[in-house]
Amino acid sequence: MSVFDTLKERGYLAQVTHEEELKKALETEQLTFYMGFDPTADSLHVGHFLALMAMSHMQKAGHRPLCLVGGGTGTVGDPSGRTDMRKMLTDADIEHNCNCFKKQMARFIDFSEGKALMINNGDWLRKLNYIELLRDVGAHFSVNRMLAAECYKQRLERGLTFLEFNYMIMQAYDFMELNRRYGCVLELGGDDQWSNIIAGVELIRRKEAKPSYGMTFNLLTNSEGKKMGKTAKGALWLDPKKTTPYEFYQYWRNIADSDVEKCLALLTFLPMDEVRRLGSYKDEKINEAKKVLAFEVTKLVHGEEEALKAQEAAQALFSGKGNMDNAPTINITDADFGKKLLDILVDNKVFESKGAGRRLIAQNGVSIGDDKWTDVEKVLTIEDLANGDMIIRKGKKKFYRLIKA
RNA sequence: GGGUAGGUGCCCGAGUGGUUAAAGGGAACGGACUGUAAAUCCGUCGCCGUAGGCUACGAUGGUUCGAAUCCAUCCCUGCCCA
Repeated sequence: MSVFDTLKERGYLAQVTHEEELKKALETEQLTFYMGFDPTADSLHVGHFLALMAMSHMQKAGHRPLCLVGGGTGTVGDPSGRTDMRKMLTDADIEHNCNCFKKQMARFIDFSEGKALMINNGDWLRKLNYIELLRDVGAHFSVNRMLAAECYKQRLERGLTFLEFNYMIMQAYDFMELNRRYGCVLELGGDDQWSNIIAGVELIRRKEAKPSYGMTFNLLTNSEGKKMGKTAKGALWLDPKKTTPYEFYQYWRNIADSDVEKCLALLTFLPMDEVRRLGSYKDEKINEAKKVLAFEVTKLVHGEEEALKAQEAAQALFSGKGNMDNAPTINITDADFGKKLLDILVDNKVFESKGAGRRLIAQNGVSIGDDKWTDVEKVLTIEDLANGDMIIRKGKKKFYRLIKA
């Protein structure tokens, strides 16, 4: 089976240029392809992970990935699908973020022996000369056509700056540059990148008189069409400091029944037979599939050891028995004894504020061990930790284990 | 630069001198029901707190017993004109 079919079967593909040609090329040649990542944060998130999975499938099929970090485009900001202008990042931020991205990508893409390359478009974009660029590239872009592009639609209603309007040109230029330097003939991206990708394909055709291709992936959405990978704290990050492996595991453990099969196909390497088998589970049994999903995804992102720990912690917490060592922990120092438990938990961000904590307690939303917490004024004493730890349960699914540091 | 419409809580959005911590909706959170699911129902949803207080409606000043609401200046955004 060709990668193209694999990607299609697993549900990655949204749109493709020249489908038949590309499919044939992917079957008969080793292509160099690229995908761009704009350094808007200091960690990749699940949306990127989805894309990296697709790239990994491609690499496994013998094609060469180029990971382009947007040291240049990041300064401009992609307006696609945005209702407001991105925050301007400083050069230092961008460099820092690019470095963070690089480290994380190495988990999913094999960069050894030149099997994949990491490239920064700042290397050429920052050197561009305005007049030259205008004459050389600008002449090939029709403003009328750009304005009609889907990616600008929303922004035309709410305001679009010239800076952001140029993003498409930068991205098209990147593709052309990669085509010249590395023989890159295929650009991948989220489906929101479609307009930008075809702009590049077209630019290469005009300037280089060569064919090139574009392929976009479906954004990771749930069965209701909403973006997945959002948590109360924002995105579901791949950086364990921003989203712990346990939280990460729990996110997938808790997804809707109707999304299990899709996620297994997109976010794990399990064979499709297995994916379909797990996805067909009904009612309570589908929890088995969710466990597999959570474990597999966590393993890919954080490694097997962390995945096992997360799994163990979840099992211990939800069943009330087993090894609690890996549960989310709050360290208690001697100075904490004698303080109000509520205050300690607020300090540790278990509650957003004392008021929020009080409300939760009043609503019977918090337990200490197996008992509902009723006394808001409770003071933490040494006896509370006499058995080694104290489990605080917030709502149904959030657990915190207090232990003496 | 000129004209004009705006800037309200996580988001959308009502409010145009006191009864407004600010309608309504969404999101989120808790409870019931369950399967660590969905749907549904109930509740909560600025901060501190017993009462009560404090901080908030782009920013800064001002008018007033009292301002999100009135005035001035400034900043930002949309639209039209140049």
